[in-house]
Amino acid sequence: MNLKQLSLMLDLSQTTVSRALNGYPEVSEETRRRVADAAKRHGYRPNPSARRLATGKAGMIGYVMPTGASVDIDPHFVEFLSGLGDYARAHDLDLVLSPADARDEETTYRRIVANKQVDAVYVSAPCHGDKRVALIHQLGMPFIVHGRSEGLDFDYPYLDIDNEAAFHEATRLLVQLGHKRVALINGDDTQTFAIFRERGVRRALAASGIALPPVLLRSVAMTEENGYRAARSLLEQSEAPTGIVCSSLIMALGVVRAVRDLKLTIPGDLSLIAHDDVFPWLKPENFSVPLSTTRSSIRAAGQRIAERLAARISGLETGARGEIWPVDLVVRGSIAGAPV
Amino acid sequence: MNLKQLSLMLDLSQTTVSRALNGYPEVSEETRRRVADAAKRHGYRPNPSARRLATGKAGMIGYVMPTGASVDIDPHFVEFLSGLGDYARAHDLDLVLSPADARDEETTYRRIVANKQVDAVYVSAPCHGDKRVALIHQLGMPFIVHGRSEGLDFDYPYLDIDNEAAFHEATRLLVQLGHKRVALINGDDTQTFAIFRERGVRRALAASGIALPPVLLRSVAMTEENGYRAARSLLEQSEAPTGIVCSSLIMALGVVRAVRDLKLTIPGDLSLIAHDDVFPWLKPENFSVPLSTTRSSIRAAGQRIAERLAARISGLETGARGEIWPVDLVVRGSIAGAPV
DNA sequence: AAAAGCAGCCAAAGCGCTTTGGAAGACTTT
DNA sequence: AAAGTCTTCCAAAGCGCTTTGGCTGCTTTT
Repeated sequence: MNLKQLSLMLDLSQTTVSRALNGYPEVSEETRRRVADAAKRHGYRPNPSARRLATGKAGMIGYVMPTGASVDIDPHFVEFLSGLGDYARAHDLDLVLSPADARDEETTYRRIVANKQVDAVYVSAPCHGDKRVALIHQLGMPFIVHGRSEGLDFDYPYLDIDNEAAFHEATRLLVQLGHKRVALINGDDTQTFAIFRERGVRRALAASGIALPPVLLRSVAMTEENGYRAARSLLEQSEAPTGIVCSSLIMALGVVRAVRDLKLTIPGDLSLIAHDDVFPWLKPENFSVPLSTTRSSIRAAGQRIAERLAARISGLETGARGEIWPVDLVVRGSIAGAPV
Repeated sequence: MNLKQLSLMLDLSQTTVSRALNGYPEVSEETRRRVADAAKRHGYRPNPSARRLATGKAGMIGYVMPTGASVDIDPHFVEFLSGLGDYARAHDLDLVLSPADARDEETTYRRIVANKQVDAVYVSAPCHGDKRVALIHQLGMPFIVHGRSEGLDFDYPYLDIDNEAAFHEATRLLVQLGHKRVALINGDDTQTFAIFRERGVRRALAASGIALPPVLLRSVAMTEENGYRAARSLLEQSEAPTGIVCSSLIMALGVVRAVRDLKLTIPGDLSLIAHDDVFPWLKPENFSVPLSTTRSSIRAAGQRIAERLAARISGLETGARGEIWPVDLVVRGSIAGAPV
């Protein structure tokens, strides 16, 4: 069933039927109703390819997915997708993942813009002065950044959590508990979130005149193994930390294993706080010693980003609004006063 | 730059340019070269919307993504995506995720088929007599199932790993080590993979005249917490198992925690083997006691499925070929002879 | 030398929708 | 009663591509 058939059947022009269906004013209410009825009865659905060709609107939101043999997609991504999908479903938006060579995402961004394959894109895991953000801003396609990029000479819309405040709070709590040597096991420090987290830790320590020396800082890809290695090397040095703030639950698994291997205990010898993006399959309260966390649902972020992207597509949202979500600090058994 | 401009510039008709670019025979070699040169020089890329409208081919592969507040996307999905993306990138295929209400995926399947939004779809995590497989087969769109569905009255193309053989081997090894009470902590048993795994375990046990009583079988969503609960309840019963075969690494984390809570040891009191889909961020060799696994890269499966989907789209692959991959059994420290 | 075949090109007709630029009729205004 | 103003509809022109059905001029066959 296409427009032509439907209009023939109603004895109206395609113009009128199209307008009736798309809510244009120059159609009488009665006609509109007739058309709507017939469309529903016959299950008419406008062909998206045709509509896209005519309007340039795709009804899809895009994501350029870096790929490559040595590129690992962040496991958080699937939770984010769940949230995005939740919202997108309700608004008939599809999501198109355009795989790109991780070393050259620009070509792909240019392609999807030139081809108008999507109406908006979302950009994740930005780094300092992120090239992608600059590019897509310049190309003039609606977008939202999940996270933030610093060092760009323009404003842009984003959704981020308050990483700095979260890690500031976590660290401050450790300091208040008497910890003098607090280490940070961070994610890849080319990414902005890691920079903010480090900043939060430093600021909290500095407030009590404590420094964060390089020997107490690790910045690594967030795997269990790296968490283990980082913790082990931290704890084996002479001035071992008594508190660790850790950027992910998965790394925290490694930290716990290292602690156990070294015959230490949590929280007796080491207090541990990690950031939790809220996975359904790994929960901090279920760690052998329940893990204190800074918590923020990445799934909720996905929903919100979908919502804002939809708003930008329909012109309801414009400008460069940045949205920063507070992060919960959830205290559980993994922290205690510093050992004497 | 569109076809018209390009053809004007070359002083050729759109027909000829189009044909030259698409490798049709009725164009002289010289002309073809001229056209190809000009196209490359001016960075001409055919508009996909227009092409789609004209041909009905979308250049995309689809996935209907179940969503809903209580629906969790499998964390394996992102690894699978990595693999799919790897291949898709090299072949200019995009992937479109169509979010669907988990309780009504049919509508979405019908929509993407009716609209020709994608050239092929892939279906994951099939259950017995899977409705989606039946539907999409009937709708006549190319597809490949990742996994298998039993109880359908037609053949279809799929890629699966040999779950039954894998769990058969794992169990057989335990039996050979003298274990008489072997438990299975399985995934959701509405899914075919879980059925096959159970079958493998039963068959291996039966070969030595051992049964798998209901008290030694758990079938749960694959989270750390469920792994813990299952293991704990198994180990606390009077006739506790001395060996456990477990359907995922994440559940195995929970099993290990339960063992520790109960002051038992691996492999002294309990031998443990789990299935490993190969995550970059959690490796069985890094478990406190290195974990024996049945291993199969889900990422490789993603690549292969993309490859086969591409082949089906271009008509290179037809028919209902099922492909079953063998699974490696990797022995590490987590198994030993049964305690006496 | 006429007929046939072929290589190489083109004009034009779609694909199914949106949107522009009227036009007809009814209703007001002067 | 003539002129203007809405309201409601329509024909036709795109959007950028593919594909059908020729047409031309040249080579080969009979």
